[in-house]
Amino acid sequence: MERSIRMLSVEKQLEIIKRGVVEIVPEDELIAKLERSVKTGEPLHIKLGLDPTAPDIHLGHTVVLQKIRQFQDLGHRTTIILGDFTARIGDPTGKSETRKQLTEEQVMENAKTYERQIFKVLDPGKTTLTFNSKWLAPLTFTQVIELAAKYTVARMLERDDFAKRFKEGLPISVHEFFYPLMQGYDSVALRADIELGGTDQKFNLLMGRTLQREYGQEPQVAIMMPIIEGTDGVQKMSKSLGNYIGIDESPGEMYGKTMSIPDDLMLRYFELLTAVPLDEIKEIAEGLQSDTLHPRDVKMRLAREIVTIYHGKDAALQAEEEFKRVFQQHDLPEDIPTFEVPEDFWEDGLVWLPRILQQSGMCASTSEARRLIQQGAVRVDGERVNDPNLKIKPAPGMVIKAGKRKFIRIG
RNA sequence: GGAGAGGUUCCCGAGUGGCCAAAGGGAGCAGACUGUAAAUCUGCCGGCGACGCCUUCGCAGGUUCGAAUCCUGCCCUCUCCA
Repeated sequence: MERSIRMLSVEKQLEIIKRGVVEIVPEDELIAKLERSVKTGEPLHIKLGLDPTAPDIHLGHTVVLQKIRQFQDLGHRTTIILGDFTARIGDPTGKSETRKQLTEEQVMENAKTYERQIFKVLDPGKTTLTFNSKWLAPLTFTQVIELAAKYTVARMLERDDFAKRFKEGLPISVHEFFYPLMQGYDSVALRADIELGGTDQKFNLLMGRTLQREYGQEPQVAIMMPIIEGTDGVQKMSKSLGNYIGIDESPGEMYGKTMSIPDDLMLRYFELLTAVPLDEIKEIAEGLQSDTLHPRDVKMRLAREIVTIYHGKDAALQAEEEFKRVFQQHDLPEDIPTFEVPEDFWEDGLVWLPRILQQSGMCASTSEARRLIQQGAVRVDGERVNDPNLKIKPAPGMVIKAGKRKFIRIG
């Protein structure tokens, strides 16, 4: 994927655009827009809205970011909207706790983090970053009413999660109706040609079309990307579910977490999270099918590809070596954090082992430490221990292992 | 404003006076096995120097030998009516 290939043919563009996509609404309008763009040399305007409440981007977000990147590489205009206005009001997610409102400072702070992170995927030179408070904040109450009048409650309740919550008797706050309206209005303000989002954004993306029409504009095309499953392979990748791979994580973490996904998920990850060409992915699929490729090796390749995107090839290879050393050969990792045993832990020249496990951060509590010991998960200098009351004499250099991947060295 | 229903441990969700630190599932963790931090099987899954003690079932009180379970008030959510 080379940058700025000036306007490929409509067919070629479509082929790239459609990779991994779940739905394009409507596809013929997309083709029409592309045709016009090729003819006039005028790039299309692609919009993506991001919520700056959670400043940690994970691979789930990158599905859509990679798609934006592809549009950039195709020579189109892209605008990332940070929904600061939305964030400042506080987005209720259906749960009882209303999400805390962010101050302007926090939003700016998050925005900076965001910027740094999204440019690991996007081309900074081709990305316009903007805040939606720019046009939402100045709206008068009258204008807001006018906006609200363009949509009905019945249609609002068509939205999946609203419908579901309404049916199940879960709370829906009135202002939640404004989120789709605000997001839709963003498209109006930007005169977007295309808006990208996850399938969960369908309603909001379509709202953009409706509102643009209402405001006399040509409606945008909605392109929906799948919501990718997290490392557990079942639920969507999300920070709160703890099944995510963050793009700021260390190469080792990224590699390991990738290795922990269920085998069934590998091909999906290849398609949505890497730039490995589709026909190559197809070959991999066939290799797996016919048992000519080992699933483990395929997954290692996947992990390598993913780490490479965010940390570079060298780091990826290094992470792989480390992984082999620790999990295949059961050797000690390269870097083991050291832990200084504080003075007051010592009693008659000995230290209670659970205390060390807990204080070094390997376990959250001594209760947990005891459990691990009882389950045979703790080793001191390679020797398994199983007495939760064990006292040891920690000598500098001694290595304590708890579970598969937690190590400390006594300093 | 009126009438009902409901708020349980990370999540979902049982439990309606002692047998409840609280069923079951999910997530998580660990062990075995292995092909990897896959899959599968098994165990663990509030805290505490711990066969006992302490804290937890929306919040605050009360009844009781004893409450997540009963009563009172409050907060929050939902449904129907207005």
